[in-house]
Amino acid sequence: MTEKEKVIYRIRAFNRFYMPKLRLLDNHYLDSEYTPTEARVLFEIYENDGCNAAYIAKKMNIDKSYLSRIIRAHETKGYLVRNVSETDSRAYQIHLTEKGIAQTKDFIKKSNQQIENIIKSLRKEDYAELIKALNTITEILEKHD
Amino acid sequence: MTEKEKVIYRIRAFNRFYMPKLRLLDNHYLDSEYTPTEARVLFEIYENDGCNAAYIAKKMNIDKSYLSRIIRAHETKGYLVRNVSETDSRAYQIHLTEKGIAQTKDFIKKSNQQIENIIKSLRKEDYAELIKALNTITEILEKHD
DNA sequence: ATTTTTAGTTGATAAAAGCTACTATTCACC
DNA sequence: GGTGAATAGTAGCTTTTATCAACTAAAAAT
Repeated sequence: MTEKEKVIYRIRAFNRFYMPKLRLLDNHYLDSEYTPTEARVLFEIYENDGCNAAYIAKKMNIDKSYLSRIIRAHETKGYLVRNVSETDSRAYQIHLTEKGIAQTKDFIKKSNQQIENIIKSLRKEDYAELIKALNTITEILEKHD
Repeated sequence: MTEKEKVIYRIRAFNRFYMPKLRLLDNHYLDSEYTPTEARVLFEIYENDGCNAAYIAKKMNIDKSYLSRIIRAHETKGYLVRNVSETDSRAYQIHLTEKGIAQTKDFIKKSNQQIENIIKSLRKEDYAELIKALNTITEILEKHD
């Protein structure tokens, strides 16, 4: 095994361990009534207030008609509003409502709690080491783009 | 922000970066004709020759009827065979065929290539650091169970 | 011996995702 | 400035994925 092969092997082993551990494979986001896709749509708008559907579809790599339905469902639920863009009358600027923001924050809270449950028994030193390791991986992999 | 909150925040930030980077969010495993679920079923049998459906359903946390259909589809495709267990005549021991093994190995190869594409431009030092960081995270998170 | 649990299947259905075609703009560019 | 190509979004339809409830047969529990 070359060095490179070792890295690849370790990354795959890491994924097999990490994803189920963090429950990143479930079909329902944090046991909520929402799919990961629906939840991610809210997150995208939360982090990108005023974006349009095309932006989300491209970023999430999902079908635009499917996304159109998800957005409408969120709108019906009162999670978001859409205003025709002033610069492009085909597009809508999407904004979360108070209710949508509250829902998204609730997702974040539940996600935090779930992670806390995993790390709560760790010692202080582990915290620091963990952060360092996460940052290391991010920094190294960011070099590729 | 307490130390613990910082860790939680960093883990979530890491997930947002890492999952799309490694394309762990797609509905098709590595652009194949198989869903991640179908692929994982093959992997489970590959790594656990002779296991039964109940084992897989429990490990993957999926509905047993759904799994039953997936297994039958894999069987129809010639990827696996089932023998009635000698110790429990309700259960089947599942084995991959040569074809199933070849398919699984092809998944592994494609996954390796995809990861290689991400890390190929890195330097030797990065490799070592990456492996160390992956191991650190695994070791620390393994403490919880 | 009887009840309860477990392994797996089937049928029906719901939910998620995708494809094609369409309207209405906007953009490119001659 | 007019024409064709590209883009934003929606609608209809279909396929795929996932779930639920009911069932058989065998094993385990009491």
